[in-house]
Amino acid sequence: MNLYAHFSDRIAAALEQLQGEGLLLADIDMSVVTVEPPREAVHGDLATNAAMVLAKKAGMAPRDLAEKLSALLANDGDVEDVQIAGPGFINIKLSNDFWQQIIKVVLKKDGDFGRSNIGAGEKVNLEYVSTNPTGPLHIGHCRGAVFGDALGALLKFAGFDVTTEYYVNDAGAQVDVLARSAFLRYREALGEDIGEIPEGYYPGDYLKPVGAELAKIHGEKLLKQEEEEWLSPVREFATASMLEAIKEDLASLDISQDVFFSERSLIEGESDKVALTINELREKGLIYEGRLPPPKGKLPDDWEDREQTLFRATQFGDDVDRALVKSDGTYTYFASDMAYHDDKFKRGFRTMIDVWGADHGGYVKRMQAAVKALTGGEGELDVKICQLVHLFRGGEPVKMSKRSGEFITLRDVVNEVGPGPVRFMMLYRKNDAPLDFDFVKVTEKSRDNPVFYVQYAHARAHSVYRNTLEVFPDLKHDSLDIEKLKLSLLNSEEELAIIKRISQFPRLIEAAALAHEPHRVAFYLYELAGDFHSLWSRGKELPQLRFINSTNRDLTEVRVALVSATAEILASGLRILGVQPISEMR
RNA sequence: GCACCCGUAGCUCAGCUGGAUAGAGCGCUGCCCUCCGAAGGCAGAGGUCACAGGUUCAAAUCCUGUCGGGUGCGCCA
Repeated sequence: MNLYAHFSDRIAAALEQLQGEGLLLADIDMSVVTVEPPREAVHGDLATNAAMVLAKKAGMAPRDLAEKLSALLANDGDVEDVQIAGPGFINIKLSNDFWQQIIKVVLKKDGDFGRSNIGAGEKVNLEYVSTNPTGPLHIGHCRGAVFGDALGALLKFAGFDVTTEYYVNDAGAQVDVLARSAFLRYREALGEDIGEIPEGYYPGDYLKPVGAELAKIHGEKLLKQEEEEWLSPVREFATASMLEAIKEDLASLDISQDVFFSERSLIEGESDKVALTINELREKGLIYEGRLPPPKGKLPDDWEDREQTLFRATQFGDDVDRALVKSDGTYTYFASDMAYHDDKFKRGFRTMIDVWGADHGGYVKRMQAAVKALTGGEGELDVKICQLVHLFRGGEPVKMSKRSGEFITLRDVVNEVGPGPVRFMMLYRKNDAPLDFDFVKVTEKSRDNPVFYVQYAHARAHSVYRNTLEVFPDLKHDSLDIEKLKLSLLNSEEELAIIKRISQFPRLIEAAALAHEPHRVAFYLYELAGDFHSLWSRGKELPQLRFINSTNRDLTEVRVALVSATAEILASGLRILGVQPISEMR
């Protein structure tokens, strides 16, 4: 539990006491009461709006209620001072002793400080990447991959039971195109001059090894076959190869997902799950045969006004009803996706999160409508849209040409700057805002580069450990006698400031997890690193603030404890982001 | 045309789901090392939170409208 929730309980208890004394007439609605750190430190450590939001129902003036409440809160042993301010804020200042004890808590938790059970073991399905298995991942996919992975780690840290998942789109026309493209490369591998790759085929060189493998396996056998004969085995081989390559790409960023769910498996198993899903909806009266108005914007060449099988998406907030069956009798992508989400729900996931690229924004409403319809409102789908990544090199935009198949791959980026900087930078922005990624900047050693700045703080902490051993050879940061620390020695303004920042970590984790916003962790780490660098530099000006004091072992010990607590939070946060903390700058 | 997202300092962006005097980095101004804690730190200037209404004790945050930018619109995936 975070300390704000903790004090919220104490305030509730105080309110009940007032109620018992007949001072409060109305029911106490704690849901509107907030307990937060005030924006201005001069206002104290905690602020609550309790008096303001409850005064009206209690038939009292906010400040009068605040008087009563603050008198009770002042009795709390951890509270040093209570002030009433403005329209009725109650500002609480906690004792130094309370803050100092936090260090003990952090060290005892041994890396688990901030771990929460706010998720209460709730099952969450988190789907991300899910790109067509038709080629290597490029930089755009990278963001969604990192985002999804970090969100998963964050949710786990907050006590959710997370299953991460990749939906493999191995059933549409695009995998037939892949198969034909691979077949070209197969002919090439057998010595044929295939010339330019024609329009409508995937041109990338990455299919050459696939063609070579096919040649090795099949020899010239496939050349004699008709397409309908070779298409299926080639498709299967090519998609499997691509999926393996994608998994390797993800592994280079230390990402591995729990489940790879094949779209084809929905219709190829012993039962047609898409048909079952459609039937279910039909029984609920949500399917009908009808016509749709032509799409706005530019009209497709092959637009045809025909009667088709439609889902009543408009009943669930979508703009138009959605088609489920194509004119050739096969299912639309949406129909399969409905069956897939239906399957997720039936596997016990009430909370589902999908991470999509910016180009799928228009798909959100219909999928949410589908989930509402399929689950009778019990399932909830949150869709996180990751906006575009703009690549720069030293401030100059990096040009990409999709037509030639020469795009910047995820691998290119990871190989150049390393997985840590890629991951951190992909998370150092809200998911729904576009992001600039500069190859030069992310490897720069300056405060302007948050990855470096946070890593440097962590490395500096380890540098303190090393230097401590030179003065006190047996003073090890990881084997401190926690109970015997003289914590009251941590009484400078700077030291207390960093302890207060550390104590915010649990609340931050909970808020970030509930909002599905891992970027908050990255920003927090940057701030904590700033506090630490600042404290470090104070030791330069004021030698009495240095971490290591060769004539005072107790003081050194307790400061090493503070450094250690800070480093643990930094490491903990970095691990959630999937960035390996480093203990030495090279 | 419609939907979704966005609009906060010169630039790039946070802003803890409605709280108090709106923050950070870069850039700008001034300061702190001159082997061992500067890959850094301190201070300052810089804002009608796009605009107009509304809800509220309280709005950058919620609602409506307008303007501007991005993304998308299909029986594609």
